Amino acid sequence: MRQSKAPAQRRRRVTALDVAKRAGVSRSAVSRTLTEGASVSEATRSKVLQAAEELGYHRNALVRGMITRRSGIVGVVTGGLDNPFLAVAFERLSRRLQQEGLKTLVYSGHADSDLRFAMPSMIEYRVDGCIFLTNDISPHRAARYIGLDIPLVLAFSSGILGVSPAHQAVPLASVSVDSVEATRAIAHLMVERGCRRFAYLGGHPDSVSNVERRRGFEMGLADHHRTLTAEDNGNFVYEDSLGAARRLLSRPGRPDAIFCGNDLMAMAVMDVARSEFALRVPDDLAVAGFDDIQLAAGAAYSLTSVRQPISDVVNIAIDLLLDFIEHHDRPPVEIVVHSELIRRASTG
Amino acid sequence: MRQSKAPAQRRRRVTALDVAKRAGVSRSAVSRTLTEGASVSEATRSKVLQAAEELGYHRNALVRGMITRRSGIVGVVTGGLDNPFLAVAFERLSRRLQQEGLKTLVYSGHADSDLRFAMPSMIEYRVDGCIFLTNDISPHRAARYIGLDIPLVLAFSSGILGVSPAHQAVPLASVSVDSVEATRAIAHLMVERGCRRFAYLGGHPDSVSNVERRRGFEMGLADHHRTLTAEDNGNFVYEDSLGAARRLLSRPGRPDAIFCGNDLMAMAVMDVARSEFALRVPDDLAVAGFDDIQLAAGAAYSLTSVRQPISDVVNIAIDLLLDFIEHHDRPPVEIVVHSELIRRASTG
DNA sequence: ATGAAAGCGCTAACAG
DNA sequence: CTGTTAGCGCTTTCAT
Repeated sequence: MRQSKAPAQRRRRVTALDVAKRAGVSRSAVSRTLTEGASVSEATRSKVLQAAEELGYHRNALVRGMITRRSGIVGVVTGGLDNPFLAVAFERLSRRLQQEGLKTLVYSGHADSDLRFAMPSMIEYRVDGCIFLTNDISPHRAARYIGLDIPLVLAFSSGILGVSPAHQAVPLASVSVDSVEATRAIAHLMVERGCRRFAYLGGHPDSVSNVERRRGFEMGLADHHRTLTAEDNGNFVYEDSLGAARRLLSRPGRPDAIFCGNDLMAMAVMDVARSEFALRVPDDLAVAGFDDIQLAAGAAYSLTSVRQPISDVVNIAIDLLLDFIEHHDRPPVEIVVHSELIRRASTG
Repeated sequence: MRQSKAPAQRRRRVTALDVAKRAGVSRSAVSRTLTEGASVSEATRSKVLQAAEELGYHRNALVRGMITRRSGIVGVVTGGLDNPFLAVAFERLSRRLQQEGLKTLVYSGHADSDLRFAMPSMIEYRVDGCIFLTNDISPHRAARYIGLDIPLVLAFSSGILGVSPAHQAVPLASVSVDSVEATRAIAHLMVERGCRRFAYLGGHPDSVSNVERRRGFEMGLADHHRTLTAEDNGNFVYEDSLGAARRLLSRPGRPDAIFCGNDLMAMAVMDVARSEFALRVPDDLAVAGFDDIQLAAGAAYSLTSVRQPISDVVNIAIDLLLDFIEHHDRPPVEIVVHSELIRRASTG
C-alpha cells in the first residue's frame, strides 16, 4: 500500500463517540442506531440520527469490518476490460454487488503472471469473497487458488471442463457457459452451406474458453467428417487479429469458413476479407464469432455468434458466492449454463 | 453493508502476534519488518519473514488503514462501462492505481440519482481519494461534491467549462478534453464537402460533454454561416440511436451530414442509413463520431472521429489525485488536454 | 534495534 | 432498552 513518508495530516473524522456526546448517549447507542435490527428506543434513535446529521458522521466501515470479520468487500479479479464482452459483464457484476450492499474491489491483471499478486492483495483487504471474471485463466493457475480459505467463484470460466485429461479436476466453484453445443452447430451451419476449408482463429491457446470453443467447432466438423485446415491466433483482440486474418486469407487453399474465438476477432476477419481481399461475406467466406457483443447485431457485420447469458452467469456467480460467504464450508459446485446460437447474415 | 444475521463463523486469520510468538519477537518487530524503511536488524527481519511465511500471514490492510488514516483505497465512480470508451479508460485507470500500490473500489451508477449514494459509501470505506470517471455528470451534481473533505478529481468531465452562464463556476479538480476545436473542425470538413443539412445526434442533454460537443459543432457551422437543421438524442448508446437515426433520416429535408456525440451513435446511424435507407456514406450522408473507439478504425465503418488521449487524461488525473492526497489543501485545478481529429472515409 | 504500552474507532457481551 | 467493559489487529510513541 502506498504510504506517505510524512505523517497523514488529514483532518480527524467525526467518530461515534463525538456523536454520542452530542446526543447525550453512549457509543453503543450510536452503534445500535446505525445497525439494522438492533433494539433502540425511538427517542434515542432520533437523537442519535440528528446528532450524526449535524456532525456529518459516517461510520467507519473499515473498523466495522475488522470487528465483525465481514468487510463487506468483494474482490473482482478481471483482465482486459477493453474486451466489450467482459466490460459489460463487469458492469452487471458490480451493479449487482452494489445492490447487495457489497463493495467491489478490482484487481486487473492480464496474464497469469499478474494474477499471482491478485489473491494476496485481496486477502490483505480481507475481502469477504472473490470473483474471477475472465475467460483466459488457465487451469494450472486456477488450481493455485484452492484451499485459500476464501470464498471464490470463477465466472465465465470453468475449473475442469474442456481441459486435457492430463490435468487434474480442479475443485473450484464456477459458473461457465457451455460453448460446445453452440460452436458445434456453427460448424454444421458452415458445412451445410457448402464450405470446404475451415479455419479457426483463436485466443490464448491454453485458456479454457479457447480450448473449448475450438473443440466444439472441431466436433461439429467431425460430425460431417471434416477437419480444420488452418488455424491462427488473434489473442482475442481486434488488432492482433488483423494480421492473423491476413495470414489466414493469404494461404494457398484459402479457407472459405472461419470460426473465431470471439466477435472482435471475427470483425477483424470480416474487415480484412472485405477491404483487402475483396471477398464477400458470406458468399466467398462464412464467418462466425462468439460473445454476441452489441455491434455484432449491427448491419455492418451482422455476425453469426454465440450469445452468452451474461446476466444469468453473473447472478448465479454472485448467488453462489453469497452462499459461500454465509456457509464457509459448502463444497464447490460447477454450474454450466447454456449459450444460444444467433444466426445472422455472416453465415448466410 | 451486508451483514449476516448469524455470527461470522469464519476461521480466525493469522495475526501479527501469532507471527511474533513463532519468531520469538514482539509484535512491533513484526510490524517493522513489514513496514517499508523501518529499522530492524537483519536477524530479526529474517526470523519474522520466515515465521510469516510458515504461518501464511497476510497483514490486515483494513486495520492498518484505520491506524495510519490511509486506507490505500481509491474510489472510482463510473457509469456505463458498456461504453467501450469508458471501459478502456477504466482499465487504464485501475492498472495505474494498482501500479501505485493503491486499490480500486468501484461505484457504478448511471444517472445522477444513483450517484447520490456514491460519496457516502466512499467515505464509509475511508477511501484516500476519489476519481469520477464519467462524461455524463451534470455540473449541478458535481457542485455537491465540493467541500466534502475528500480528494476528488473529475476525469473526462470538466467542472466549469461548457456550462451555461447561469451556472456558477464549480471549483472541482478536473482533467477534461477540449472537444471544441476538433468538433468545430468536423463541421468545417462537412461544409467544405458540400453538405447542406446538418444534424446533431447527442447524449444526455445536460451533461457537460454533450453540451460541449454540440457547441463545438455549432460553432464550426456558424463559421460558415450554417446552422443545425435537426437534432435528436441517442443517449450515447447504440440501441437508442437506431431509433433516433430512423427519425432523423425520415424527416423531410433529410440531413446529409450527421455529427454524433460518440462513435457508438455514429455507428448506429451508419448502419441504419446503409441498410434501411440505402444511403451511401459519405456520398449521400457524411457521418462523424467522437471517442475513436477501436472499431471506428475498422474497414466496416472507417469513421471520422475525435480521439481523446485516454492515457494522458488518466495519468494526469491520478497524478493530481496523488498530489491532493499528500497535500490536502491544494487548490483544485482544471486541466484541459487536446483531442485529435481523426479523418476517415465516413466524411470523405 | 527492540519491547511494553497506549491507543485507532468500533461492536459485542454483559450487567443492569 | 441502555451504559459499561472488553477487546478486534495493528502501528506508534516511549523507554530501554
